Amino acid sequence: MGATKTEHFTDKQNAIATLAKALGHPARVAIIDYLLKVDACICSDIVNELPLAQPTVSQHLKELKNAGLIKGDIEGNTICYCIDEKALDKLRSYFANISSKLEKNKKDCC
Amino acid sequence: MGATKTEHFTDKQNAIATLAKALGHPARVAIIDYLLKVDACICSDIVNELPLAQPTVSQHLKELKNAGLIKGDIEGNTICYCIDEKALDKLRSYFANISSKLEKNKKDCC
DNA sequence: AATCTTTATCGTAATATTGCAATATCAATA
DNA sequence: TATTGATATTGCAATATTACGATAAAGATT
Repeated sequence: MGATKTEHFTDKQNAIATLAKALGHPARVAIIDYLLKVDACICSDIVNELPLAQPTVSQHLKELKNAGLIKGDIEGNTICYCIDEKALDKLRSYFANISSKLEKNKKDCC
Repeated sequence: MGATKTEHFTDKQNAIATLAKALGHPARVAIIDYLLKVDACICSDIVNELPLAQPTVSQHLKELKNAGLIKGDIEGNTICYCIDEKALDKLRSYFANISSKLEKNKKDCC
């Protein structure tokens, strides 16, 4: 075994898991942080920002893109990567919803 | 290689990545969903809720606990697991912050 | 056209994750 | 104390992830 049994879970659960998994590596969190910090989408120097080799960064970018967290277009000999707001809004609303539910149903145990 | 180079990233990036990674599996998202749905912390039947064998569920619970997303106490011969609000609030505020930043700095490209 | 610059892909080694059968643990109860 | 009922741990096989050197691809520059 070793493969995740995605077919047994709901689409929403799989969707959240996919997004969360993509952010389950500090390099990819750092990439999102960086894309947020620089106000533009010109991200040609993202490799210099990270303590990882260029192929590794490229691979992390690919995973973020596959998960739908960033989108990118080729623009000359540089790639223009941006955060995909829709994906981040999914995460935002998912966690906001959980927090508000927790706020409502205050539990005594634990 | 193969091990994540956590030492090169900030504490916050590592912290978010750890939490996100813990939710990077649909079974663990399903566990959180279930803990939220049942209003109490009595979670003895969580195994029956998931399409996975008992040892596998136990392992997923352990990972959620290690990441700090849930907390649990032994209570007789059942375990009482609860969502840890603090961890979920970290995620909530992290994504809320990103979304509000994205809202402010509307970008044209991509 | 040759070179430079930047990103992507391939190949591979090291490590981590996923899943479960078997077994252990441990408190409650018969 | 033997059994039951619930969760945890161990051990292992299958698969996935992480990282990077080497190399490719492709537009820009000289």
